[in-house]
Amino acid sequence: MPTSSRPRYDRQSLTIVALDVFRQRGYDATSMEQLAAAAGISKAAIYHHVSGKEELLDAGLSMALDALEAVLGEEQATTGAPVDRVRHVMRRVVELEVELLAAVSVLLRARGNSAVERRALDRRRRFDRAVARLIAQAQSDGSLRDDIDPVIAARLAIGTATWLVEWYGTGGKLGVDALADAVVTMTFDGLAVRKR
Amino acid sequence: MPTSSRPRYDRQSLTIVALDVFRQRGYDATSMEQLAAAAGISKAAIYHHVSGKEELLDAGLSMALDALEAVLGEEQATTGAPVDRVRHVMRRVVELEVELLAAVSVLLRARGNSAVERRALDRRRRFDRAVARLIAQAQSDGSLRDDIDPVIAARLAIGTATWLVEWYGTGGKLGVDALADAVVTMTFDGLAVRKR
DNA sequence: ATGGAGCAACCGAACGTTCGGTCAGCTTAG
DNA sequence: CTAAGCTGACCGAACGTTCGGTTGCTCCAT
Repeated sequence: MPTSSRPRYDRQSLTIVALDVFRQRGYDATSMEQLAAAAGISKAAIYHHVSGKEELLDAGLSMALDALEAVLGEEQATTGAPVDRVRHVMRRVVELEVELLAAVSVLLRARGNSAVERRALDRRRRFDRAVARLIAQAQSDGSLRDDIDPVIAARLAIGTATWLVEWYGTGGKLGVDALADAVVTMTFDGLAVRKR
Repeated sequence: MPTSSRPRYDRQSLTIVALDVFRQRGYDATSMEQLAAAAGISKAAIYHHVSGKEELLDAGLSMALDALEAVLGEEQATTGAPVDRVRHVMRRVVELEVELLAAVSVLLRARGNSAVERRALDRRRRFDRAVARLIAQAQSDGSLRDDIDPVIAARLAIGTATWLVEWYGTGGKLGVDALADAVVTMTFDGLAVRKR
């Protein structure tokens, strides 16, 4: 069966392929040859769409960060009781992480070796701090415990959610709703059974 | 001031330097030249102690995994009520992660690109499964909630603890005991304040 | 309908640089 | 003195990128 046409990409579709390969191999361990093989085009063709490897990383990291930051602007994250806002943000983070698994996975492994990575790390820290402020508000109104520093609580909570990109999909059939439930339940109510 | 002597390394001390650089830059993004610069010796001198870059990675990953696995064999992890054993393991994991920060950080970023990394990932999965078995026991005797699958609970709990290597030490003066307390408290009791 | 022009996307070959590693010889600690 | 530890110069392979050229598709004039 002859191949009568060549695969066609644009910047966005190439970024999606790149993210999958970066997720599997790590950004630094992925060569442009490997990326080209995954896309089914030559290495040189990639440079028609992007100026270089880093532009693919930048595009992918932006996808993840744009989505996470947008959560903070949602109505349920900006109005209502602080504790409900924290819950909403946590659920949405889990949902987004499942939806943008590769992009978030690459994001959580950003190191700071380049300006692109450092910008992403800055945005991540700003996101963490915004969550910490929400948690601090919920602590102030007495709905969340205040014996854990809000910055630490935010980091632990976000870490719990974020780490799932490392194992989600590796077995079992847990849906995103059930997963978000588990994360929120453990984060807010803990694993221990209530003593009565 | 003349340098009248050259730094001297052995395999272990070189591994420690390597882990620090691997942690900062990522293993794949760390060149042997950068490693040599960090150690203050020439690149060629490294090969007197190790056969290659991967041997340094293997040594570092083994440090982390040996320590984690040893926790599972401790008396407080093998005897007593299952829920107490889970608590003990969580505390010890946090303590070890602080103590072996660079090694654990490199471990959690292992991808599977080489036999060394795949072995480490296998050992990580076995560790996770052992914790899941402990959690399942505590669920069976009613001390931990059983509406979250034990494998998922284990992954979430370990994820909470493990993620700390990404931010521990980046500000604040939280001691390891207080940190372990925060992790255990959130994992078992959650962030929400009890309703009465 | 057809063929030519134009274009975005693609190609193989080549580039300069960097990579992990090697080697003969030098240095230093015991 | 001796051997462990180290060095600068070097290696072939691979890296990300560039270059001049090709391809397949769409559009438009005839």
